[in-house]
Amino acid sequence: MRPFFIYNTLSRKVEEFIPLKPGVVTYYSCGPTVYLPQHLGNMRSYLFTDTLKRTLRLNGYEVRHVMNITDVGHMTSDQDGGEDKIEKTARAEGRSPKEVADYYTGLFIRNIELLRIEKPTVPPGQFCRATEHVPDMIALIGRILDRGYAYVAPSGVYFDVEKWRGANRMGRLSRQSLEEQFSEQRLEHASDKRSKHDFALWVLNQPHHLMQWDSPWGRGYPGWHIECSAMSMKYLGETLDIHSGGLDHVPIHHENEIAQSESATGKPFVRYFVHNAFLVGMEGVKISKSAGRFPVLADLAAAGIDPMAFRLFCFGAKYRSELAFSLDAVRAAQTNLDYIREFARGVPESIAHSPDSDWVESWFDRFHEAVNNDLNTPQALAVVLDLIGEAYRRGDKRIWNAMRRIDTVLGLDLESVRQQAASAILPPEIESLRAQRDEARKRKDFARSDALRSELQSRGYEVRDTPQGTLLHRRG
RNA sequence: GGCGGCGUACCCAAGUGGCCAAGGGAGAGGUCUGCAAAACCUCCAUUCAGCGGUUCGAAUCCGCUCGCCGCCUCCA
Repeated sequence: MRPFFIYNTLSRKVEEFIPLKPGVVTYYSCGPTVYLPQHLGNMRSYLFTDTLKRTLRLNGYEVRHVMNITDVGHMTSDQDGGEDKIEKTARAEGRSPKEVADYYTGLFIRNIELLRIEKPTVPPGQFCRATEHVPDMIALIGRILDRGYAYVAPSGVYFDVEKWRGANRMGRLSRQSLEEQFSEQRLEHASDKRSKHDFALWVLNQPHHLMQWDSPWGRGYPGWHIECSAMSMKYLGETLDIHSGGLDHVPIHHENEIAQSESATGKPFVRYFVHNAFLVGMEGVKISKSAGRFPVLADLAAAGIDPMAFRLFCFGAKYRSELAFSLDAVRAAQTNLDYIREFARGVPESIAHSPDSDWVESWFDRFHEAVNNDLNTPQALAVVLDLIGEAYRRGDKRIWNAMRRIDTVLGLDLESVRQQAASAILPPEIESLRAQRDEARKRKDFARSDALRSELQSRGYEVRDTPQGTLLHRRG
């Protein structure tokens, strides 16, 4: 078995990955808050999650993966004040919070499907909605209170950061002390918290908030961080193998998750924390929600770019590096996609189902090694393109078994592309034009054959002359 | 103010102490072709922001300078 290496934010090192339980990986990844469309930067993050899952599976692991959908708004500020983001959108759009959440959840899932990002496996094919796990959150808050790491104040139930810091290691993920984190002290809310560092587990006495639940401490709603702890531990156990999210989650969200979870269970919460870097815009500016306008998948479609091209585009950089977004860069990926698909279309049924040539195995090994090296997808992609080039050079397309295995990681659905080309039945009138063109070419009536080519192209077909006659591919 | 990251050819981007600095896109030339298309071949950074230093040897380690960015408030 080939070792799999991954960068662990906890140690700041690339480590060999070894799961707690042989053969099974428990994995929780942070999902979206559904109050705005998910932009391409978000999609890069979920694509990273998907690649990690697929690579683990390539290595023989069963991946138990949970992903949340935050459909109860937390505050626009992590502190006491601010407005609930979902409710803000709801008011602006004149809809209920549930309508807002449902709408953007649907949009999110459609984008996930377009990018062929696999859905969570626990529960099978389901995302965990925060609103459906409020009792689990309440139970977890109860455990934290029982162990003395939280207290009830009039405005809410708060996590006692000072006490936890005394007992443990707050800041071990971000490597920042609380003083460093809050050095500017911009957060000077007059509140009933014992310390300004304390964060809400449950919010009380916010009568204007639209979404409220009963709890042992009164009517209210959960704090931002608690859902991830509650849902991950409910489905995956109290110690997770892997937890991932965007780099921005390191200092606050994940730090607080660790504190909540470990104070409740007394066990390590996560063994490998993995964080992905951002997609940045043309000026090196983060494509963030607060920046206003940001590209979404539909913008790419409008530019004639396939969602699978965006997949390839993201493979072009390591997940831990910022990736500079531009339409030109994505178009380059589209060209690569066309190249790979073109090869797939040329692999006949007989070859696809017979063993690979001997020389192919070492290429697959190189791919596997690249991807196992902290998901070095740029290198892996280079191997794939080189493998296809080698197949052309040798005139030997017996590489399809390896390509199928490679595609379990790439997720481009190449086998379908191949099969569709192999079984393509042309409409009768198109077939007739094709036959006429072959006839014209035999007679060397090139004026006629060129006219027929234009005709076919205008009907959306790529026209290519081969020794076997005119070959047609539907574009797009 | 505190913490952290980045700067590799026209563009995207691997490589983090040692064969010639991956790969792709764009560009140039060529093979093939009736012409195309597809594919293949060749060319395309003596150089890794700049300046010093460590070393037998550095894009890779250290220092300084310049430039860019993220986090510290919700954010993938």
